[in-house]
Amino acid sequence: MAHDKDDTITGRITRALAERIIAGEFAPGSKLRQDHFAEEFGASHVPVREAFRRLEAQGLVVSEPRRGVRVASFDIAEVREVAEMRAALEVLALRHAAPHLTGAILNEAEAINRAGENAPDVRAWEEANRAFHRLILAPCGMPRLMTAIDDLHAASARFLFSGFRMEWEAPTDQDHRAILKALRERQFDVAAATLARHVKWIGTPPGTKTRSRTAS
Amino acid sequence: MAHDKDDTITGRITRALAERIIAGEFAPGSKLRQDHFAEEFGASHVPVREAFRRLEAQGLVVSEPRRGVRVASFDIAEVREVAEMRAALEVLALRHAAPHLTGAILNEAEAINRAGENAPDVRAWEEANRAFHRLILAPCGMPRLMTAIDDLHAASARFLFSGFRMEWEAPTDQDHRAILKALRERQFDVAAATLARHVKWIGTPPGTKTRSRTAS
DNA sequence: GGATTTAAAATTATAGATAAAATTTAATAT
DNA sequence: ATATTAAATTTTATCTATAATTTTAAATCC
Repeated sequence: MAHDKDDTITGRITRALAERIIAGEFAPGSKLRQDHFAEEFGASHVPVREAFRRLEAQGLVVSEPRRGVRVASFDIAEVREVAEMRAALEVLALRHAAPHLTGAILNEAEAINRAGENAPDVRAWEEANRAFHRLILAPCGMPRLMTAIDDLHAASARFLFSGFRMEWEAPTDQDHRAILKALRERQFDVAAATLARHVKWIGTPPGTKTRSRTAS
Repeated sequence: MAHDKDDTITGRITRALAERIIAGEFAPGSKLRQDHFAEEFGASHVPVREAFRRLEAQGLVVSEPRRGVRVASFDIAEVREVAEMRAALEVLALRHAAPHLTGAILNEAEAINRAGENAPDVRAWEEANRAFHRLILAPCGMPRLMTAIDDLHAASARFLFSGFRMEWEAPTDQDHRAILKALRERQFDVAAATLARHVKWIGTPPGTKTRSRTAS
């Protein structure tokens, strides 16, 4: 029953590095040296290399053959790309999850949403946000889709923590409320449309931040 | 210049194994032993392990810690999942690519489509099919989206070669024609809807194969 | 003084070897 | 004969060491 926590050294290094990259500890484009992390984690370079390959697949680092790996750089175009991919895939997931959403799940989602509104910092808010999305999408029963969405969430979080979008408010939680309301009323099309708009909002420039809430 | 072909041993092993898994050489669920392939490719097991990690990210193998990797098993549910993800992402790509599609590109797509119709076997047809999709989607200028679509194409091809769907006909190339026609007339919504239906068709049971062409 | 070539240092990629874990096989007891 | 336990073998995961490549630095030449 306990899901494999991937207790291997490669797994631990992968998780630790992913978290630090998302948190913005390394500048985009900076080199990641395998020997350095091998020493830091008290391991050899082999598991570090395997961790690099996993991070590469997640899009967190880019690897040039024989030149090592660098932290993936992301410009505004890539942020919007990730947002659009998320919108497309989360809508798909919601369409399949909606029929299986029970009242209990929606209540739990509402509680998570409240926690997000009271979050003291961006970090806590992002965690609540991710939990909210995951909770209402997971019942779709499509594992490959869920991992793809998870990877895109990580990329989004990286942007969120980068300070690119500085004035962090919690207004998107209003979108969450609207989504929950639509789901309770079995208005799946409305819920999907709101979710799409909500997800794409993260890639919009700060100045137009209200547009996405007024436009249909 | 131009040596981003990943000339590393890890890259070669990854491509070779991916091709063989897609071709159905290994039974789904069968174990892949690293020492075996290390010997076969005349390499050590380290690059084999790195290749495994890449294949894992592509969804071609699954890895249980300390138990090795197995060829990913796919049931009909997973095939449909991949088809729906492809539909969602390819529609997104087409929407961004459409404005940049020139007449020359569409002519080339038509030539590829003809080649697909004259393909002697499933293998050649799939290659033409993949080239067709890639050609009209690549101008979207979203690299992350394109690699995601490529991975899903690989999973689809695996199903196609598995003999699950045996009676292979080339009727989907009619869909290709319809897509090209709509693109030439700048009817992007029609093109997107046709593409979505076309991609999802691969996951439908054989008996209902005509449904997707008659339904709107 | 600036640019080009050469040498040195750092880093990646691979190989061979070792330890730990799991699966298989064998043996014993019921 | 079947089930349970224990030994043996196979396989994975990791480490240390070596070879090859790239980057950095210096030195020489124009």
